[in-house]
Amino acid sequence: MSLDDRKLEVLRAIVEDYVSTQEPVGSKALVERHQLGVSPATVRNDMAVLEEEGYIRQPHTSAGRVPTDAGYRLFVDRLSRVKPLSPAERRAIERFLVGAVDLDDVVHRTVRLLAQLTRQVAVVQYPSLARSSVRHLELVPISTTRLMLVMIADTGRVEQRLVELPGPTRTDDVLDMRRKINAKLSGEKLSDTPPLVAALVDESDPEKRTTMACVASVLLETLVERSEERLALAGTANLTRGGVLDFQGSLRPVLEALEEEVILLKLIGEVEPSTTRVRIGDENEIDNLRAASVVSTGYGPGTTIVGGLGVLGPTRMDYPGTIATVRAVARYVGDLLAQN
Amino acid sequence: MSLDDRKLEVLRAIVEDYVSTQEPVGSKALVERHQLGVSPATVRNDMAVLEEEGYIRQPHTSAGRVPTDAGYRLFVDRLSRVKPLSPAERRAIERFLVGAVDLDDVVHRTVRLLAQLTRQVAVVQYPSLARSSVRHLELVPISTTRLMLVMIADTGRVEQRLVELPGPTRTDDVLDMRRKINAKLSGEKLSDTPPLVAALVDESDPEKRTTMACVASVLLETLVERSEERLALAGTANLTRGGVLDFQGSLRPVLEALEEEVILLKLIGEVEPSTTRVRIGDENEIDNLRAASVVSTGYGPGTTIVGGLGVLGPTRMDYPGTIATVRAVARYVGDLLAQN
DNA sequence: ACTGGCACTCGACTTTGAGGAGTGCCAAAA
DNA sequence: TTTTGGCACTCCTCAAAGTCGAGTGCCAGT
Repeated sequence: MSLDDRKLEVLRAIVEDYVSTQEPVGSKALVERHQLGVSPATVRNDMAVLEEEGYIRQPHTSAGRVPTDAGYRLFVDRLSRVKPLSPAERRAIERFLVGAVDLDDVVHRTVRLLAQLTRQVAVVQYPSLARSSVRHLELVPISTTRLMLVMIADTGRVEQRLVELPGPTRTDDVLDMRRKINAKLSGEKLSDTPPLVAALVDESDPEKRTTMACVASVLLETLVERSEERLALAGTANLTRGGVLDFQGSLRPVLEALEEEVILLKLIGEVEPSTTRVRIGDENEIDNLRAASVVSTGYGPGTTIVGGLGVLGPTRMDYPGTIATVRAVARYVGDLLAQN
Repeated sequence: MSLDDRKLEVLRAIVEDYVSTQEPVGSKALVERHQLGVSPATVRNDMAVLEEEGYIRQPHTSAGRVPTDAGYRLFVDRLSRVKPLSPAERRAIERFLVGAVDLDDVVHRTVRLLAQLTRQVAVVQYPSLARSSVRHLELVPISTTRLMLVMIADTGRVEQRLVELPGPTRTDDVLDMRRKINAKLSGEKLSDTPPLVAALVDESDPEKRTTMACVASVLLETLVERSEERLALAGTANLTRGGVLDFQGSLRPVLEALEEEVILLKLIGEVEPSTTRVRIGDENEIDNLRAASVVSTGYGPGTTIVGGLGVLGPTRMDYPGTIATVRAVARYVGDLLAQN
């Protein structure tokens, strides 16, 4: 309803000012800092409407206005202009990510970079196994009754699991298993493997079947079903910027949430292709994060997505800047992965 | 000098009371809560001496006394009685650690356990490669010019590195290299490998030498020299207990320090055998942690030490309890490792 | 539809004062 | 020589009261 252009402009101004000053913004200050071309009184009327509509609120009578979650939402959806990255930022990204040798290395550098650029808490998910393909599987005999199963995925992830064999097994048999397994599974998407693995067991010689079954069960249970997600976190110290004001005075719940991998995965996993998702305050399903906002997106080589990354900060955050940075970093990381 | 038994007793009482109440403790409260058998006036005199000696101080005139770092030090060194773990705690430890399948699993469970029991920030170092022996080395061909070098250590650690070969290499040659490498290095302490690796290169056939040199250099550089340390962290949310009082009101520097792996390694690595190390406040070399204390110890199967673990909290912490817990957990983890 | 004016609200900050916990010191007792 | 009771003093904490000023809402006038 009654939200004409000027009112939206006022809302934008409030958000921008509040984000940068961290203080409730009043009508007088607004007209001074922005060229609105109207008097404070007019702005006050607009503010009254905006408050009525639930986009801003007053911390107390006779204080300036502060955006509500709904206000930020509107701002993000309709009002924020894309903020291009500064050349310095671009350079920082390149400098930071060039020279990564390892998947681990890439992930760690990325998460630190994100934390540093956005000055917020950054989270990066390792490429999800569920979205990876098998590049190679290796069986390493540790003893006569123990194997190390090493899986190398096309995304660069390497996972290993110990397999306890039912009885002593000869090296030749192990090599044979390895050959068969690779013939069957190499290049397959991990999510497609269950029937193939089952077939593998069925096709085994009877006397070797129990052994193969052991390997198969480890493979399925730990790598496919409980598809081990890993992630990296950085920048928790950034939570303390902005003093006691953000996060309604208590970092506690936020820090607690950040310790739960499951929660973090919920936040930055579950990404639709090429979207940047912004969850503002109450939109977060996790109660501990009701005072926080999360900006997340997917990344991967080309247009595919193999994992998610994002940042978490106070609702009072620089959304345009953060969104731009998250996107840019995700793209760079994707390119990096594509090079392999 | 003039620190007779009663003065020490007074100091102990002050530390204990302050740790539990978080409030400066006065002479009157002291004689009431502890059976000191003397009057408040006497205690006051003792306190004056203790203050003179630098073991306690007054936040302001006409407030009670608070222990100084030196006071805690004296307390830890001479006054604290060993506090046996409660049966509940013992049970918690066992319940928590039983059922760990993996080294990763062990480390993660341990760090969470420590954080939970001590209600502090916990850090656990993975078994150090430098203190491990090679159990097996595997070379997995990824393409004709790329290998994945997988090292399995006796401590359970598994590390993998990508090796770029100088030119296409046949599978047979790879297998041959693998055989030779294992023959030479299996069972050797990682720190003893450099000369052996050098010999390996020297003994290679001339035409295979450059290939072997590639593998050797990756092995040496990334696994031995820059001996990759890993660690796990948990319980950062515990920093927020005790309100703004601990850490002189700002978590910032502490959180920053906790993000630096190097710093954490400094804290919990560097352990002499079977000692529990306690660093109190200013004794920490890292400026950001001048308001914190660290209790750390080494762990490993039997009496050997393969890594460190510990907790970090405010100087005002329950030293006897924390020390007991850290030790107990370290022993349990050691036993667990010994079982493999 | 916008503006200037004005009364009003209410938090932030300062001042004042009472209350009280705790100290330091001293002279007397043990 | 050590301990103790007494006492004056310090200074923090808390509450009450008052001032200041930013910011509002409303209204009448353009």
